[in-house]
Amino acid sequence: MDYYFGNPNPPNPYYGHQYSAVNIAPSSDNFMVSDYLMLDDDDVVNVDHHHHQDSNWSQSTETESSENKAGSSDANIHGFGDETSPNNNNIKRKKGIMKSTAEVSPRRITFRTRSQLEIMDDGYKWRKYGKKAVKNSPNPRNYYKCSGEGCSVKKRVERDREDSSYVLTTYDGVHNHESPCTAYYSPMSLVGALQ
DNA sequence: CGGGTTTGACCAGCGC
DNA sequence: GCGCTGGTCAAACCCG
Repeated sequence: MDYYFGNPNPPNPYYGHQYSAVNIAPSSDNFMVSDYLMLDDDDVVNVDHHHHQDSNWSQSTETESSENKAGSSDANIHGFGDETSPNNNNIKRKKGIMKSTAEVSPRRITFRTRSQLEIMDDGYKWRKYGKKAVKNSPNPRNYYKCSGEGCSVKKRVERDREDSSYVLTTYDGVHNHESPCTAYYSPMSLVGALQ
């Protein structure tokens, strides 16, 4: 991992701008930049509006999402009926399950990434809180929460049941803070560094 | 000692 | 109602 400048994994599009380094990162045998984007909400539009600087990301998003329609039916995420939003004040907290009474528009995006590594640094700090065996899949699913203060973004990481060389990473929610990497890789910080 | 990980238990939803 | 499954909790554990 240390031969990468920045992150080798597909970026969280909500913060895609700091990941421009990804697109110039050398490819390697153990990683191939995002192959699929799978989603079950209309998040692509929101994503693009969220950040204007991730043109590189937007391009790949379009091709991948169209490809996704043909290939993701089985690999698609399921069991994500419950939804949460970090900004939703009407969340009912039940034991183990977050419920919302309001119509929310959570940001949920799944990447299908070819990688030998399951743990991929996307610039955020994640704390693992669970691991479950998934039915019809030999590979367990890992659950992570963002360690950011007050940030309830979650992600799920599991290997593609059909092709274990792919990793499915599902981001769930929107970060309420910047990536710790932003300070190093954002254009503004570069400007500052050059002065 | 603080923060992250592991892992068994618990809970809700769903189908039968 | 019951069993299965997915998602989360939290105590115990690990590690720097």
